[in-house]
Amino acid sequence: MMNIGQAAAASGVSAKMIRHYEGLGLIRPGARSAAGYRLYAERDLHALRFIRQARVLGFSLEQIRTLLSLWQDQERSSADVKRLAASHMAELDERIASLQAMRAALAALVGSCAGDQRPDCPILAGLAEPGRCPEHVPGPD
Amino acid sequence: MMNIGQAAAASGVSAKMIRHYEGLGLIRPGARSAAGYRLYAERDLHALRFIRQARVLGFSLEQIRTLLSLWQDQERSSADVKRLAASHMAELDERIASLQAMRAALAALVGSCAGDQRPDCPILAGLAEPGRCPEHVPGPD
DNA sequence: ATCGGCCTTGCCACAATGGGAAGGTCAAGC
DNA sequence: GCTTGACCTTCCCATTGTGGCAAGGCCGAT
Repeated sequence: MMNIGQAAAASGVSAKMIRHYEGLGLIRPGARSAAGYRLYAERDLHALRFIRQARVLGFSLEQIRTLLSLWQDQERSSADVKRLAASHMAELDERIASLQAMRAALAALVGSCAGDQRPDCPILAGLAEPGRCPEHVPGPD
Repeated sequence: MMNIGQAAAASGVSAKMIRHYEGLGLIRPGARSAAGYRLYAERDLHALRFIRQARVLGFSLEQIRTLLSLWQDQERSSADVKRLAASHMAELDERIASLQAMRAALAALVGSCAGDQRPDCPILAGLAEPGRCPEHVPGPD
């Protein structure tokens, strides 16, 4: 049985977050010492590491709530887990695509900016005139 | 001179956000009608569209504050703008890389999960045992 | 007994946006 | 003129996940 600080160090989850997860009901309230200190056993560390790893993979705490219940459910079907993970992966793909679209648009602007001491700046122009693409300089067509 | 609703429709920024940006000092408090309604002119729409476009490119409101002051500063050097944009682009790259790392780890787990009615699930195993990689099944080496 | 380090609870903060309540205003129709 | 509906105002709350701080209690070592 360890205190919250040791559990935090051993699991990689901050003490603050351990209390928060407990408040959210992700981990059981667990035992307390006579003085009211939270006490953790090896079993609790497993759950904390599970949560931490799921956070590393970008699952939301609500998704982790479901993952934890699946984890503890011996009757689960792996299809349920896979569905959740695949849906999260699809969400990651969306976020990646969205960031890449930003990056591409930004790269076009940055690439067309001289970056010298003069005030003329296609980046500002591109922000002010969202329709126009900077390197698509309108020739005499 | 238009009301906030028209300005919102014309700029693509919600009325809620227009008020918020005003509270943050991104846009000038501007004129009010006798009844206290905010009034917007064409000039304000330019600023709102500028902000919206910068948001589309993922700039934070604090970065946008700087962009707006550069935009309005005739003495700016485009180098300042480019530096800000490039730094934002680097941050986007970091976020993309982080999401892609998540996605890759998740894809490995999802790919190794049967997704049937049986409870055995490498995804849950991978979350519980962060060190182990699922398709790296330990053969008799 | 005292001091440093750990623990407790609780509140505030972030960033950006939406939701909603309670109330004032304006224009149109009757 | 009065009602009705659409719009506006301000103010508060919620989100998500994490950190910080403050006031106070506990524990071990000197």
